[in-house]
Amino acid sequence: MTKDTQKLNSIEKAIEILLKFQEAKSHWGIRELSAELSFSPATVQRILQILKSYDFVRQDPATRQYFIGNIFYRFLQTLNATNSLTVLGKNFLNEVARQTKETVHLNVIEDSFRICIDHIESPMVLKASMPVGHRSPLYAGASAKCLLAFSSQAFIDNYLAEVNLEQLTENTITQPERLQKELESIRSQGYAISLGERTPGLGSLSVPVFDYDGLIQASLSLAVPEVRIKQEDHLEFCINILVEQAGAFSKALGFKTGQF
Amino acid sequence: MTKDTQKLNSIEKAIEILLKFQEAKSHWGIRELSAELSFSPATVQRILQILKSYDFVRQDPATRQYFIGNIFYRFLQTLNATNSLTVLGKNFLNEVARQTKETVHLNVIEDSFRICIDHIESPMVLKASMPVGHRSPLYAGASAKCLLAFSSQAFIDNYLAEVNLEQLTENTITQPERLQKELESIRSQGYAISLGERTPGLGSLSVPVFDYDGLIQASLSLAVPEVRIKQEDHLEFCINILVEQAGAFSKALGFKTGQF
DNA sequence: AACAGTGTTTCATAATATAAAACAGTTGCG
DNA sequence: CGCAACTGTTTTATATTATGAAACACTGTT
Repeated sequence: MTKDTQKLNSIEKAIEILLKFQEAKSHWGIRELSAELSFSPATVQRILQILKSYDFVRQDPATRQYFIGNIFYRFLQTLNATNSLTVLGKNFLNEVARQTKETVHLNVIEDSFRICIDHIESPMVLKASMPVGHRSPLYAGASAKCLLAFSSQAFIDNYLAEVNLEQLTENTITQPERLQKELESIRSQGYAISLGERTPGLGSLSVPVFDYDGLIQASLSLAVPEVRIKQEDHLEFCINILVEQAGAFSKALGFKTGQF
Repeated sequence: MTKDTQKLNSIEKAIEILLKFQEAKSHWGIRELSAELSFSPATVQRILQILKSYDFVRQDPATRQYFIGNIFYRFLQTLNATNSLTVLGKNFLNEVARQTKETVHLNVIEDSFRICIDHIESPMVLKASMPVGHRSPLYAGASAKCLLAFSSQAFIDNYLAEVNLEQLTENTITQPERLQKELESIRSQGYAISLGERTPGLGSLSVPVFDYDGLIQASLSLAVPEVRIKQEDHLEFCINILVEQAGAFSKALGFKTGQF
């Protein structure tokens, strides 16, 4: 989101400040934020004091710098209980986990990124990890490409026009034309596969979940270590289970088979 | 937190509104919130529009009611990467998980509740679940009691004076005197145990993690199904590993053994 | 000691948030 | 159908509140 320039009301300023506390830069001083956002130091100071009093941010007593507060953990419980995708999806994730023994995860688009909203980690010793909240761009990895592939053409075109296809690994797709073809191929076969597009050695399978309107709501995915995704029979087995459970999930959301 | 009465600035009002979207009541209308918080409908309306534009809340197109937005998933990634407890703790959680094969979790106090900030689920078929963000009162369950037991006496007294010890299950401790004795016992033996104090059939073991000041920062815990926690040798084995890893964790935070 | 950084506080002024009321839809009921 | 009682939303004049510049207090460094 991140709105442009000046002329924000105080709530928007508070939100813009909160959004600055990202993984890339987790600790901020007041004058630093002031310069970054073009708010006066007094304003930044006042807003941070308010946010601090609610534990949205905390302050390091030694450096006096601010960082994100623990209150956000609390909203997670609300999300898990409220979000119909995580509530309904629980059974399907469990079923995929039970049958495949791989790390299962459920993803949605949030602010032009794929974000993991639920997961069950593999019981195996060699496993891929995918914590809730994990974010990645929409062009790299099966779960991300799957979400993008089944979005509206307008969304895809807009995304491709704005995004910079950064080379994250040697397998990342960096040419828009190749990505377009890949998306077409995902749509025609009904699922997405990737190997090391974002993280070397990490394979991924993903199938879309649709709602009653036929709109993509999530992608149901497996994160599989390279050695196991290269086993043809295991791969096929996993895809079948994913397709089956994602289909049942879509049905539970009111999607009618053959709706298109 | 939840500040009293009127005379809040607009940012505080926005936060108070956000905090109303809890598990217990996840969907709110404008006049409903207006009545609940004594803000005028126009104010609630304006604030919700701002929050909506940043995806802090969403609006159901059919009912027009508001519910929590997906942006909070995004802050989780920041927390995981920023919070020194989750970053440092990863290794110790892994080690406990590897050795015990039970569900491991890390907890802190947030707003007078125990909240789970990291977890690794058991690879076993019969297992206890403990998702990140899971909240419980400080008087029920080993992880919660452990956090309370090693807090300052002032905090404990204040907590016991304010809290209502609700009977969550038939095993919940509901008498303040019994809870005080239980806390003493936890302090003297160095770990906490519970069985079905919050959820029937769910057992729990927990050991405190201290920082360089000797203050409790977290509790490292196992969630174990009743049938396995009743096995004496398994119980003892689990406690030993927890004590060992929580000790190493404390040391990593600068705690000196025998600091008290 | 002087300097160059912090975070923080003060205060008059200007901008913004506010509540009441009106508006615009929806639902339920006789 | 039509009234009533709900919704969420918009308007507007007024008063509260947020604002930036400057000063302050404190740090560590040169």
